[in-house]
Amino acid sequence: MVRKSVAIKSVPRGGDPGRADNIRQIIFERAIDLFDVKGFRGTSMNEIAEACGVSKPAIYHYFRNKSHLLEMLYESITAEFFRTMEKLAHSTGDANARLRRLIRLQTLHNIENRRFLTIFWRERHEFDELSRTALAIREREFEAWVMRIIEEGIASGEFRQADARTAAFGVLGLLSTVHRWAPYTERQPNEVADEIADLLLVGMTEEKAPERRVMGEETCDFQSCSKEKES
Amino acid sequence: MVRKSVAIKSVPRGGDPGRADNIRQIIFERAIDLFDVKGFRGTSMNEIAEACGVSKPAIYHYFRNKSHLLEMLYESITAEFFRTMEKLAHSTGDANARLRRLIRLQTLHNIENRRFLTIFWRERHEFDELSRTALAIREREFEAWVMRIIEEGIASGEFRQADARTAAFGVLGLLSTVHRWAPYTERQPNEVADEIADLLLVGMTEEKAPERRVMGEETCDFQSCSKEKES
DNA sequence: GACACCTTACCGACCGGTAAGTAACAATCC
DNA sequence: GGATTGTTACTTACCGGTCGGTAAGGTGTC
Repeated sequence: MVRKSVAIKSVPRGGDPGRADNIRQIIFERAIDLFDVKGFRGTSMNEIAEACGVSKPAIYHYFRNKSHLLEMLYESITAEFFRTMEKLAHSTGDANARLRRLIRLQTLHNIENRRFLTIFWRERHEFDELSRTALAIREREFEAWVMRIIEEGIASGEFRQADARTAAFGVLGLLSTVHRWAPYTERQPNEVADEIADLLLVGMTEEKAPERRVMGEETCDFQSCSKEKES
Repeated sequence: MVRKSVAIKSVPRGGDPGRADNIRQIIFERAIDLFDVKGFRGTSMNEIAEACGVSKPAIYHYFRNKSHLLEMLYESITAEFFRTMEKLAHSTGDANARLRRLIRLQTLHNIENRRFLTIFWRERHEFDELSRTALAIREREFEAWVMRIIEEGIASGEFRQADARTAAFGVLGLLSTVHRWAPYTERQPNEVADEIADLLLVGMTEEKAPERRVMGEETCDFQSCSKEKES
C-alpha cells in the first residue's frame, strides 16, 4: 500500500498537451522492465502500478487491458522492422552486398532494440491470434526474401554451393540472438555488425568445397543420433 | 468436469512395478505439450490434469508442485547437455576439427530435443535461483571453451583474424536457434549439421580479409544508428 | 459543467495446493 | 483361504490468495 516512488507527478494536469502520451510512455517502459525480469504472466498489473507510483486503475486510464501493453511493444517492434525493411528494399548491388547490408542492418537494429526483443521472442505466444498470424506471414516472407538473395548469389557464382534454405535460417537464426549476447561484448555495435557479416558472408563465399570428413569416426557416430539415441 | 480422454488406465495398480515412472513420464509429456503452446504460467495444473484424463491432485501424487515439472525438463536437458560435453571433451585434433565436431553435435542435439528446447529457452526465468545460477555458470564456461578453441585456431593460422568472443557468441547463438527452424527443413539432421558447420567454419577459415566497404554510403549511415535513431 | 485524471473499494474467476476419504491390490496373519 | 492390515493411487471438496478488471466518486483545469 505504501507508494515507494512517486514517479509520475500528478500536479500539472490539463494544461500540458502531450502529457498523456508522456505518461503512457512511462507506464509502458516500466511495464517492459518488469516483463523483462518476471515475464508477462509473471508480472501483475499491481506491480506495474506500484513501479509507476500510481494506483492500478490509473493504468487502465491509459491502456485498455494488460495485453494492450504487449500490443504496444509489438507495434513498436514491427514499426522498427518495417523501417529496416524500407532501407533494405532500396538496396541494390550483387547478392553479397545486399546480404551484407541486411545482416548489418539487422544486427544494429537488434542491438538497439534488445530490451524489446528479449520480451518479444519470449512472449510471442501471448500475442492475440491476429498478431501471431500477421507475424508468421511476415516472417515467412522475410525468410523467403533472404533465401532468394542467397539463391541468386549461388546462381551467379558469388556464393558456393549450399542449401539456401538452411543458410537463410542460419543467418536469420544467428541475427535473432544478437540481442541476447550483444551486451556482453565490449565492441561497438558497428564492429559487431561487421564481424557478424564477415562470419556469415565469408562462410558462403569461399570457393573450395569445405573439408567435411576431417574426423573420420564421427560421420558414422551420428547416423544413429538422428534417429534414436543409444544408451 | 467431463473427462475428455481417459489416457491413463487406472486398472492395473499394484502389480506393475515401473508403472509409476511410466505415468510420471506421461504426465510430464502432456505438460510439456501444453507448456509449448500456452507457456508455463499460461498452463494451469487443471489443464494438465484434464489433458491426462485425471484429477488435479493425481498430478501432485507424482510431482511436488508445478515447478517440479519444469525441473524435470531442466534435468532432462542438462543431462543431454552433459552427454554432449562428454563426447566433446574427448575430442582431439586441430581447432577446425574440434569446432566442427562441436557444431555438428550441438546441431544434432538441438534437433533431437527441439520440443524441450523451445520451452527451455522461453521459460528460463521460471527456474529457481539455484538452477539459474548453475545454468549461467555452465553457459559462461561453455562460451569460454568455444572462444578458446577459436582463439587457438586464430593463433595457429587456421582461422582468419577476427574477434573470438563475437565469433563464439555467433556460433552458439546460431546453434541455439536450430530447434526453431529445423522442423521446416526437409533435410536430414545430419545434412543440416554439415551445412551449418560449413557455413560457420568456412566463415572463419577464409584467408583473405573480407571486403567490407562494398557499399560506400552505408558505413556512415550506421554511425548514428548505434547511438540514436533519427526521425 | 464538461472533461481528464486519478483514487478507494470491490468483484468474480481462477490459481496452486491440500485435507480427507476411498478403491484396488499385496502381504501377512490365523 | 478368508479376514486384517498397509500401501499405492487416486477421488471429491475445498482453501486462502491473487489475478485482471470495474464501479463509483473525488479533484483540479478549462
